[in-house]
Order: sequence, then structure tokens, then C-alpha cells
Amino acid sequence: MTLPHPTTDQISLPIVLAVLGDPTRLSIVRYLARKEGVPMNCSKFLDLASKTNLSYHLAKLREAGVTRSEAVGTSRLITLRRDDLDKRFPGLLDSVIAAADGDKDLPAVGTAEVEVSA
Amino acid sequence: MTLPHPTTDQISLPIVLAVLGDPTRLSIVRYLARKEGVPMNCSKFLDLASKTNLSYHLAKLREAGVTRSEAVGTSRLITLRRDDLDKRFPGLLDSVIAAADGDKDLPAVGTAEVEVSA
DNA sequence: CCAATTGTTCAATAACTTTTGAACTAAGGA
DNA sequence: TCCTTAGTTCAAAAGTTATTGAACAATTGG
Repeated sequence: MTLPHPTTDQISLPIVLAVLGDPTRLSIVRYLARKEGVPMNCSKFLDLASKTNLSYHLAKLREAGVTRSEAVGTSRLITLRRDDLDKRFPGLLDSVIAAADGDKDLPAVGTAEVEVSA
Repeated sequence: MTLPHPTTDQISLPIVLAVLGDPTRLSIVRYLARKEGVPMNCSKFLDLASKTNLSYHLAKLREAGVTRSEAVGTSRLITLRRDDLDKRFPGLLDSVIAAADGDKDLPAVGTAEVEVSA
């Protein structure tokens, strides 16, 4: 955790909702939820937006307290702050993700289930 | 139902989240939820914003499918579209309202529990 | 009919958000 | 050391949303 993150009780409902109310960011969150536990780096999301623009959206998610970004070498490992969100807003994340999974208008990311390990 | 409303399946998740991501509108929704079943007219919310601005926010809520506005005489009766929202996004509204109720930074409306009946 | 009440519309402005490209930093490998 | 990879920062431009006041429409009560 190198970059500034809000503490759990600093996470604000309207800000979280506004941040999730953007299709690009909602897609990122949905993908992080599907791959929970596996930290993602930004390049996973390059099909959603340009590198610069992703940097912007990922900063918004981090500043809202939705994700955690850890600097590791030249990468950022991004994870969902599920525990914190569940503590602060019980049930919210689950219902948002469930709703997002059923929304075919959201841009998909990582739908090709190819995992080249080692 | 006089004014244009989206049908249940036209309700979009990012739009609902974005619309709820505004403190004024979130307060309106929270209040409607507390008084569920009792249709409200716009004047109930005049402590949140100016008449003109309320008209704008209430239109946003209606267009997103969050509320229903029915013209009755010179008033608009506003209700939460709970059934439709629950059908479309199960659990979402409940968790948002529960979270909003626990948020002391949201502008309060109708906290004085005075009910002068008849 | 007249006036009051309720809310809308319109145009302007202010305030934010998103997107972009170019320039940059920092780490890691050859 | 030099090059590549991964991502940031900055300033500008584009787009969107929120707020305002003045003018309007429709209903209702006197």
C-alpha cells in the first residue's frame, strides 16, 4: 500500500456510488470481483481505455476506497477492498456485482478464459 | 403515470448508480424509502434544494427509473419504484438505503416526525 | 374571474469529469 | 549503461452535470 487510500470509515457512500456509476470503472470492479484474490495489474484493462485514461479511472477507484493499489516493481497490483466495503456498506458490493454480471451493455474485460501459467 | 418513465428492463445499472451518487438525490430516495407507500410531493424536499433544482433532480430520478412521478392536480406524487428496482437489481436498493441511513454526512430531510392528520 | 399554489421550462453560467497526447519516472533485463 | 516495460503527471480540450433566475403553464380555492 504505497499510494494514498482512504481508511475504512472514510469511505463515503455517494462517492462510491458515483465512482461505480461509470461503465468503465464498473467493468473493472466486476472483473476484479470475478478474479478475487488474484491481484491484477493495469494492463489487464487496456481494452477498456487508453493507458492514461485507465490511470485516471484506477485512481478514482482507489481514492473512493473501492480498490487498493500496491506498487510492486514497475507494476501496480490492484485488488478489490471487499472486506472494507462489506464492513462499511453490507451487501452493497455483492448486489452491484450481481447486477453488473447480468448487464450485457457493460464493456466486457477478460472474457477469454485463457490462463497461460508458467 | 403521466411523465415518461423507463420500463423495468430499460433501467440501467450505471445510470442508477450515477443518479444515486449525488447527495441530494440520495437523500430524496432515503426519505421516500422511510415513508414508503406514502406518495410525496416535491415540496417535501425544499430544504434540500431550490424549487428549480429539485425539479431537475427529481427528473433525473424519474428518468433513471428510480422513482415514479404521477401528476395529480397541480402536484406530483412521487414514489420509489421499489418493486421494479428489486426485480431488476435484487438487494441493491436495500443495501443502498441501509448504507444511507447510517451516513450522517447526508443532508437530512423530514427528520421532524410531526404528522398532522386531518 | 382572480390570485395563489405547484411545479416546469429555458437559457445562461458555473463547476465538475472525462479524454487526450506528450513528457516523464522508476524498475528490470540485456 | 541502455533499452524496454509499466505506469504517472501535466495541461489542454471536450463533454457533462448542477445551479440559478425569470418566465411560463395548470389547477384550485375564493
